Amino acid sequence: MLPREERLCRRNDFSHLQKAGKSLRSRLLRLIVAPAPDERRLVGFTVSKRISKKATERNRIKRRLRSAYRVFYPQVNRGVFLLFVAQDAILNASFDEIQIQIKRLLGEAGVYSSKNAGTPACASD
RNA sequence: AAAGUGGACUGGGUGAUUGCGUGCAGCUUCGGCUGUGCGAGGAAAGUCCGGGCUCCACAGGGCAGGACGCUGGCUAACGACCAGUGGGGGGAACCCCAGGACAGUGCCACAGAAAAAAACCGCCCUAAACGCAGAAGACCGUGAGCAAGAUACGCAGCAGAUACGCAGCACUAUUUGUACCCAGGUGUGCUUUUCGGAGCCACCACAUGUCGCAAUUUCGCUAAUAUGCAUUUUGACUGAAUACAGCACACACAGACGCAGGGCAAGGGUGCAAAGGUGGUGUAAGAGACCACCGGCAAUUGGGUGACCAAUUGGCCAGGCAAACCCCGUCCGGAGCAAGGCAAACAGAGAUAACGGGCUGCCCGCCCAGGUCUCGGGUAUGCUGCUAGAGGUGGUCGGUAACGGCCAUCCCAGAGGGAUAAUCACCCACUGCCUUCGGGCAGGGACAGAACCCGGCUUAUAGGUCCACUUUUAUU
RNA sequence: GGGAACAAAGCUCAAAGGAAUGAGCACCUGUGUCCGAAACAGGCGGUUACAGGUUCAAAUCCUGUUGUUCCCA
Repeated sequence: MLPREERLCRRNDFSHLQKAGKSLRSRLLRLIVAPAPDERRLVGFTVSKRISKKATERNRIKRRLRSAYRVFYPQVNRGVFLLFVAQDAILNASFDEIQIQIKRLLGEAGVYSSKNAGTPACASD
């Protein structure tokens, strides 16, 4: 889990991102990026009811997404809002796949730089 | 051991690394940091009932509306639960159902004469019209016989055509075609449950029948034995009704039969359902008209807090549906933690004038002067409510039980885009394959995620554990 | 969090408890045409969302599930 100051909290922030953000797609995820007005670096995760009817499964996906993002976030640039939106295929994806996709999307968005910090705290094999 | 019935419990474990929310304590540069405790469920779900709590008149009256419905308990309350009563299902353990259809209205398709005071076929002619018609023996008179046939006749069947001034109708007439024409009865029997139909099986019953390397006694025939004949029992097989044209007989002017008028509701057929059932007596024919038993109803007596049960007596009793409207009894004011409270922010302009708004669908009643509408602007912010409770666990007492009293002990989630996790290793349970029966390899972890809190109900749920009981089989 | 409505042929909808139910469009076949459209004639297509109950009988009445849509804030 991430500390609270790294998370998107307001409903307004979500709707603002969906309107003004830049969208990138992969098989499992969609990443929406927008520049932040200050030095904050916030992230949010959306899993709609379309993915699964069961609340248990949606919660599980969100937890895995957060856990996967946690590995990379120290290396993400400051001053951006990020929103990850789950796609249908994520239901059966493995944790490794999710990690790779997140890393790729962050690179594509140009907000990821490996020199920001040392190695991630837990860059598992 | 197998099959089953009812109930209770459990809902993967251990460790490592990296993380999250929150209570408390300490430190702090007031941003946080450190330590320590806690961190999803039996259904947290559906929101189907019932409460607490909050606000609205501390909650009012009436109507409307809704829910419940055998009896007695239990409870804060309930549609939950416990104990009982009656009915139904099951071989049993056990399970399911539950006010009122003589307060009223309505419905019961098709079929059927009739779906609630019925009469189509049928049975009858006692009484009442001393009815009509009726001698060419009758448009098929009635009865018991004979006997060939296989539709000529009959017919409570079905379908069609034609006809009565015209049009329409038909429990009309005439005519044509066609199907069928049965020796049965009984059964907690079988064919998956119910109803109906059909078939099968078993048993019983019928006959001037037929057959037999079958048995047998009395009598008779034969010289005698066997055989045969006859008789009896038994077995096997076979057959089948009624009506009708035809023939003959009897009855019928002391009035048959028919029409009309009446009596009856036994039988037939229709249907989910047909006016208490079965058997007798009785009668012109019949009928609870009368009798016995059974079912139902009413009264009396006795038992039970009561639903109800038992006994006796009486008269002889007219369907179903209220998850149709309804009647009776009991209960229900409305809205909901996004309730509500405190703080912050916004509180500009115009119009309207007691019309209005608030506690509801309506009426009353009560309350409100920061009333309502339009345009424009702002907000969806922070804190609180927020978790110690009809609480859990253990003991004891009362009670058949649900449940209640008392004592001891424990503190057990509190988020707000919403924490309770991610990855890995080993073990455990399960599934599949291989196996040298030691094991190996692969898959892979039921349903499901708190949002103010409780009591129930309902629905989802892999696997596992335990208790009580029923039936069958085996052993002692 | 609270409240309400709906579900029937491929689609849009009828059907007062009484033949297991229709209509329009679509689809298929035929007629017709050089070919197609229109027209005409005929046909196919339904577990009335699912499960249980009440009733002689349920698309309809009652209860519970599932799905969809809408409303309040």
